[in-house]
Amino acid sequence: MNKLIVLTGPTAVGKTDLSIKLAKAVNGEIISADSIQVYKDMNIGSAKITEDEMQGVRHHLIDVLSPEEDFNVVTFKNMADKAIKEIYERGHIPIITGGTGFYIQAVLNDIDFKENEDDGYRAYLENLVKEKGELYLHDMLKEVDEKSAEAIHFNNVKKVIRALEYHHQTGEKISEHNETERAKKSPYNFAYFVLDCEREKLYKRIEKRVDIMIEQGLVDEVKGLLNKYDLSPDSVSVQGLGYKEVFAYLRGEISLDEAIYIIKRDTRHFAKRQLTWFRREKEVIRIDKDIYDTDEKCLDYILGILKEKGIIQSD
RNA sequence: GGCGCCAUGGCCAAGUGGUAAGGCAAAGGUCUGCAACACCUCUAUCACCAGUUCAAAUCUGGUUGGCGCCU
Repeated sequence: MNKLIVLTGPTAVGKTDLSIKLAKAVNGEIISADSIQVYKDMNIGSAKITEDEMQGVRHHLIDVLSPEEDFNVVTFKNMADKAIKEIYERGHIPIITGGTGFYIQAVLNDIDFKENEDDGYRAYLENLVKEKGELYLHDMLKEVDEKSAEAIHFNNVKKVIRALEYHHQTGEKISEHNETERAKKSPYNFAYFVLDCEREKLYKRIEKRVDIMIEQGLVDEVKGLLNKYDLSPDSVSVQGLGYKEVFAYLRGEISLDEAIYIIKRDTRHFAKRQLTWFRREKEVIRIDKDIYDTDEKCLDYILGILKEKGIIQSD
């Protein structure tokens, strides 16, 4: 069966260094599951790995899009699947690293996202909410897909719209689609590692990292983006943590101190959400960095499990 | 030493007699085409003591702490 390693964890736990060591140890190539690191010229704010740090390990899905381009799970999945295929052809093992749990899930369980041509229905719905309100939209959903309506809170307009859109385009209920997709088993022989450490420590690391980003010139990086690209305010790249706040600062809406405060706070929130996600993901192997307190110890532990699972040869 | 003001959850902050708004932080959760997105849930008996009252965070007295002014 096809082998796959996932190495993830909340932002700033220290995935990058370990991923290189792991890749070297198992002859692997890295696929980044990160919605911001895909973009060129977004380096500091996304804490992107540098060429040097890669140490010759092959990386995929980093620096492949212009910040003007759109990126989402489906494009991620297509690109990742392609990369995985190539990696197998080279006789290597794919290692998925990065903090976007949703993306990881998509390739790990080979989720089918159905075709989706844009016929303007989405835009129509987005307009409709503005006129009639969230409840109206939610009632629409109730009529075509009761289950989804129950599961999705009426305030969660984005998800309500997607569910309606899905029904509009396929004639099926997204709740049913989700159910069948969820029941799928992963086509991979995989090991899913989640790095974690004491919350306090993680938050301190996050705050320190944000300070370093500012020192390294995040503001200039963002200015550079504005000069070089024609960015729409709702493109994925502009939503990146650390970017949207600096944009606001450059527009004069907030002070730099406020921007820094918000980046730190929202990054903490983000880390928390990531942990919630990984917690409920089944079959994850949690690695407590307070116990495995060096990369070497982590690596030993990981290699042990990989052997057990037959993902690498035991010697 | 005297005079005046203030004291509500980790922080900010409403409430001035009828049984503690709200925001932020923290915590927990949802998520199957925007996921570094979007969304949900949730935390106090009002510095302390005594009194008035059917009823006090709200009134009175005292204690403690803080702030300002005066000598």
